[in-house]
Amino acid sequence: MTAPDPKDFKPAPPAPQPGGLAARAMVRPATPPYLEQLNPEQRAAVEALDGPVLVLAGAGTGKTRVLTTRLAHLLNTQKAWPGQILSVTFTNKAAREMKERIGALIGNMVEGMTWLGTFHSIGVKILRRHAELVGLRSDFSILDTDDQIRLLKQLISTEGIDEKRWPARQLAAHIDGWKNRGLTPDKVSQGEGAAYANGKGKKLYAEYQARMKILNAVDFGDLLLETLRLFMENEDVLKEYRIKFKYMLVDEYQDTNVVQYLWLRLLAQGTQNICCVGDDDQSIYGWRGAEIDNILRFEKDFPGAKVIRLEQNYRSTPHILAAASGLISHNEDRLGKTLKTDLKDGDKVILRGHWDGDEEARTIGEEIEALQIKKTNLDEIAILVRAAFLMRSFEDRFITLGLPYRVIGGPRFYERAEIRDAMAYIKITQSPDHDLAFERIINVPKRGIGSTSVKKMHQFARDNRVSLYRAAQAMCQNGGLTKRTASSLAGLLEDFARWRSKLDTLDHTELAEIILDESGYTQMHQVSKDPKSDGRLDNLKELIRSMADFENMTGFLEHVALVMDTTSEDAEQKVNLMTLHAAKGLEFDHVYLPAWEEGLFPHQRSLDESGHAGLEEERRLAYVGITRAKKRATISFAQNRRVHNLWQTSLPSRFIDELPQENIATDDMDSGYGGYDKSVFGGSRFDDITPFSNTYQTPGWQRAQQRQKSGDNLHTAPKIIEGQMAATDSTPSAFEPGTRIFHQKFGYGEITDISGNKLTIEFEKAGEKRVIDSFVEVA
DNA sequence: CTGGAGGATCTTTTT
DNA sequence: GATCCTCCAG
Repeated sequence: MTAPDPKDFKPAPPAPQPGGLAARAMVRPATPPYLEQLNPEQRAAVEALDGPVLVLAGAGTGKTRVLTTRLAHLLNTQKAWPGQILSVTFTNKAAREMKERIGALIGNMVEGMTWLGTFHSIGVKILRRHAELVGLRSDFSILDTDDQIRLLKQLISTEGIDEKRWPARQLAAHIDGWKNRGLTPDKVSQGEGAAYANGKGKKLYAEYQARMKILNAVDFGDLLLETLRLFMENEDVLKEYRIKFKYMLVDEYQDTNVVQYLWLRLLAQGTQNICCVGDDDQSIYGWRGAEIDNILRFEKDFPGAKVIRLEQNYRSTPHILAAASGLISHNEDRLGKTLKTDLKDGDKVILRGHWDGDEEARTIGEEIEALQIKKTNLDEIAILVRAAFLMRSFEDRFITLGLPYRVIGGPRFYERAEIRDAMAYIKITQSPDHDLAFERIINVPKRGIGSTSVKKMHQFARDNRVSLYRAAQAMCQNGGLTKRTASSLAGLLEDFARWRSKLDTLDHTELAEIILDESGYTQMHQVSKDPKSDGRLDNLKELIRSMADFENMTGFLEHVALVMDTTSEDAEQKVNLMTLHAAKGLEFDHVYLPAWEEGLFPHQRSLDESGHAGLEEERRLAYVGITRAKKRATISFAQNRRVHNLWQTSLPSRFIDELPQENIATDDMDSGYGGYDKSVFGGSRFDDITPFSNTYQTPGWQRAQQRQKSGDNLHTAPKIIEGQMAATDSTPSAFEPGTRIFHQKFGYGEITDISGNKLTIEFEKAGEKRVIDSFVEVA
């Protein structure tokens, strides 16, 4: 998939009124060159400018190209100005990419496309303009997940609820779910409100919203929900935006949730010029409220909608495509598409079983090294995992091998503790009433202001209906704190006042440096013996550096709140490591898909929480994974894997069974493509086990299947079952300390400690390990 | 009251 | 392996 050549596009002549007489009279070439490069379906999707259009774009069918060309076409035919087109994407990455590619087509006219962005960033923009209509001030702050949890924890403990029993995260998840479905507290049904803490959920939600209004803050969900409320309650505002957005373009429509859907529908009822692009087979955000239904019922929502299917795949070889198609055909809820490719045969999808996760990482590492020697571009190699923790074994391996790699969407820069601390200092300097930020750093570095003092301040703040900062000020002067605490606190408040006075005069990066320096925060890390401190100091420097890209502090804070990732452009070739979710929309020559094991993939949690729908979503995730590959896909699984420092035995994923056999090569020596050499790297006991035969005869697998049949798997996994069942089981372990045992991975050993079903065993060869009791037998 | 040390419990995916 | 939480000493 390549971007259309910029020189094929002739910029539109300057500017008669769109749709005006002059525009209509203008002579244009019959077929603009950029259209000729498209296939008939793509072209139809680009040219159907007016009225509702749904483009069902299968993986690798040139979706982004259609989107960008369509935008260019809209501008070129002068149907609209850049500022009259609303184009929403799902991620910042997608928004950035689209902007770049449109820029390549239309040049700096792209700067006029002010309404291109994620739902959230567009929501903020609209909300800031009309903040007072939803009870906010226009300088409201945006809370991230961490702030959200802290705030909820406070509310929960005030309510006298045991946070142990009812975790704040759970409440946050409920609230998020409600917001995703467009439910304000008053609209949450009693039954649902009861889902948390015996019926207190609804009340807490209302309290949370009220508290946010006092703090002049919103969370991610509000950015959508409050914008929707704004439109629904203010007809004139809605009308304004209906007129403003002459054309609407929605990317990844299958990932929209109910609020986003309502929001779009409300706006689209004006001109009806809405074009949604998506692929029902790639809907992987159901857990975040995405309604695959939105795309499935588009034609009902917009009567007379044109539906265009893009089925010509330009990315993958036939075997890869067939394997992916075969897998996804096991899903029931789909619109159905048949992807075709003109590419030549290529390799079959390779399937490999491993003895354990380490061997899997080793094998993949060796193979990538072999590719590297053959001068393969490392940027074209990716390892896609189901869960982030699976990346670690690959990182370890790559570090040992000296293989350069990058983690995409890994631990986010702005989520690191030191960055959040620094940001908190900056936020307080700018808006003193930001209670959550204040609380975060009030005792970092240590100032002798402990939790008891903070509690007192909270009490005072609540009683007098002021912010924590004001409460602190008052209590410093009027007493209520110990002398020591009060003087320390007074010092801090003075610092803040001083920094604040410089806010307008001093350059924001300079001020940030002064704040970090004078607060003692930098010093705290300099003095620390923690080996990670150096890295933290580097991160702080990087923070200051990235601030320089922004005009002022306000602009920077907005960026941080919405665009959590940093775009570090590195020229060096590196292997890509990421989760399957992060991989959507990307493509690579070589794709590795490790850890296809029951319980992990499909993930047990997904099955427990969403049942059949969850399984289908997991399958779509697998489909997304395979379809990222252009030339070669390698799927693997391991029989043993360490999770939370415990060894677990796993079964191959059911998805492996669903792959069409004729497109799969189970013998890695057959591939003739740098397969690893057993004689060199040491074969494993698993090498001769093909996943289609005796693996499924293992006792564990049969047990798992029996449990599934008896419906006993609601809360336990076939895989993790062994641990979880035993953990909840009150029957004591059959083992005793001192017992000599045998374990199939580690050999003989002696039990030194027992905690529930977890055994600590001193192995003769492998040293001390913790394992689950069901994996060992008395020797 | 504060701060350090040691312990339990997790990790699916993200704006 | 990391973070959060609890407990205990000063």
